[in-house]
Amino acid sequence: MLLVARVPPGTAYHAGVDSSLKGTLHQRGLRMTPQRQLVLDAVRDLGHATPEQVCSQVQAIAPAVNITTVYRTLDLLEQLGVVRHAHLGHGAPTYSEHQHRHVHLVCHRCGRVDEAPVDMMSAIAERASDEHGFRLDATHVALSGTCADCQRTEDAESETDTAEEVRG
Amino acid sequence: MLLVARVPPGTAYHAGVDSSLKGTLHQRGLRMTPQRQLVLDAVRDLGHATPEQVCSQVQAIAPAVNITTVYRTLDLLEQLGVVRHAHLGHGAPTYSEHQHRHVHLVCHRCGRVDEAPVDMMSAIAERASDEHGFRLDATHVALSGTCADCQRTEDAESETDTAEEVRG
DNA sequence: GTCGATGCAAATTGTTTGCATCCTA
DNA sequence: TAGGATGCAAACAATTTGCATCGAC
Repeated sequence: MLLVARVPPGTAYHAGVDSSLKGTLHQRGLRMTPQRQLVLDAVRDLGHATPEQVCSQVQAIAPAVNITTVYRTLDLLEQLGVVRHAHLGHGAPTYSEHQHRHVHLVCHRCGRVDEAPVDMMSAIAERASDEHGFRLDATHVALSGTCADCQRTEDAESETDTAEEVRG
Repeated sequence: MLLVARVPPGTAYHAGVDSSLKGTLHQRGLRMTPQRQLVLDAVRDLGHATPEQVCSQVQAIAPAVNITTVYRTLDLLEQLGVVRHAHLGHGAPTYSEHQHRHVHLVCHRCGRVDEAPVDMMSAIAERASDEHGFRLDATHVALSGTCADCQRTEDAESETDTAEEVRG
C-alpha cells in the first residue's frame, strides 16, 4: 500500500519526534507504523481534535487510512500516555498531547473554547478532596458557560425579545 | 390509545403537579398531553436521568410511549425552563428538574456521581468572569476525577502492578 | 374541525467489532 | 514467518427526521 505521497529526502514529518513513539511501542512489544505516526502528528498539529478531525487531517496525507484505525490508534496512544482526551461539551471527545493541560472554558452558545491555567482550579480541587475525598482532574472536562461575545448577543436579544422562542 | 393502566380514583400520579405544566404550555399555545406529564414525572422521580432511563420509567406506566416522544418532550421541557440537562461524563446527557442545581463530581473510574453545593465554584466563576469575560454555568458539566474508593483501589493495584497493561 | 403531538420507520452520526489480508520486527 | 496492525463491512448505540395518524382544545 502506498501510504503517503513521496516527499523530498530529509523532510520527514516532524523529524525526530517518532523516535520516542517507536521506543515506547517497542518497549511493550508493539509495532511502529506510519499510521500511528500520522495520527500522533495530527493530534499535535490540531491542538484539540475529535477522532473525525484527526482522521481528516491524516487522510489529507494518506487517504487510505481508515477511521477505524484512527479510533484504535487514539485509544492506544492514550493508554501509552502519549495523548489524552477531554470532553469539551456535547458529545465528541477531543484528543490532545498529554502535556496539554489546561482548564477549558467552552461557550455552550457558540462553541468557542478558551483555555485557562490549571491552577485556576486548585482551590476547588482542595475543597473536593477535603470534603468529598475526590481527586479532581481539572483538565478532563471543560467548564461550560457563556463567552463574553455571546453575553453581549444575549443582552441585545433580550431587549427586542418578547418571550416567543418556543413555538415552531 | 389506552395510555395508562387504570388507577383508583384520587390517586393521580403526583396529584396537582400538572397544573403548572398545563398552564405553561397553554401560555404558549402548546397542548397538555399525558405523555408530557409522564416525562416530567419521570424526571422528577429519577433525579438525574438519561433520555433512555426516562423512557423506561415512562414505559413502566405507559408502554406505548415512544422514545422519540421522550426526546422531543425533554427538549420542549428544557426550552420551557422546567427541566435542564447536564453532562455527567462520557456522552449521555442527564435531565433533572430545573431547580436541581449542584456541582457534580463524577468518578471516571466507577461512574459514581457525588453532588456538591454550587457555591463551591464561586471563586472559579469569579476568576473566569474577571480574566476571560466568561459567565460560568457551574452545574451544566460535571467535574471529573477519582472518588475516594477508587483511589484506594488504584493504590492497592499499583503495589502489585508491574506496568503491563497495554498488551492485548 | 384544526393543527399540534405522537408513533413508527428510516436516516444520521459516532463508535465498535469480526475477519481476512498486510507488513513490521 | 509469526503475530500484531490495518482496511473493510457490518453491527451498534444514541439521536433525529419525515410522514401519516391521532387527539387536545
